[in-house]
Amino acid sequence: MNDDVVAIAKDLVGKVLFVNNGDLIKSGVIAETEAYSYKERACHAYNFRHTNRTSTLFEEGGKAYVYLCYGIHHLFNIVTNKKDYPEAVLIRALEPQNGIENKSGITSGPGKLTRSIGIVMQHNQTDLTGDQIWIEDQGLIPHIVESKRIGVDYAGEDADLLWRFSIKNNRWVSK
DNA sequence: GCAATGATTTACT
DNA sequence: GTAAATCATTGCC
Repeated sequence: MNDDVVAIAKDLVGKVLFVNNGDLIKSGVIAETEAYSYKERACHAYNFRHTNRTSTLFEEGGKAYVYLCYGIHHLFNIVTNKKDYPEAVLIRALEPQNGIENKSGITSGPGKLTRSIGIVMQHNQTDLTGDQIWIEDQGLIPHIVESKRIGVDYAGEDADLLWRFSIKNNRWVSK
């Protein structure tokens, strides 16, 4: 694993995510990601803030970090760095492939996509090399677009970070 | 133990 | 565009 979380976030776009829920295997192409690092203020583990919730982020890279946000929404992250270096890639959008209802809009958002693909808290700390959740490289070469964070029109220090990556002209990317 | 907060979503002006 | 909903987690008393 590379220790550059931004490079990994970019690399993950276009890869295929598989989730095995018992008999049903769901899959989708990763359409939008965002990098999070302990150096970034927005990260839960900012400045090595080690809490019970963020403990997964401090684990070895290659694990799933599922976090319940606002009491309602499950957010799915992939831990990327070494132990004790909390960095992760947030999966923000997914293009449905197999096993997912092909309704429009159900995966266009970090909270909604997890519900669509069936990711729950149970998948927290799941090893991505196991048989529950894993990533496959299907050789797709998407047109990746770098972008700033949403809602930051006024140029700030953090606003200039192009840490969001998405597939160009993909309908599943969140607004 | 209790008040404040948030990697969002949805609805409303 | 802005605001409110909603609840587990966090931080402070």
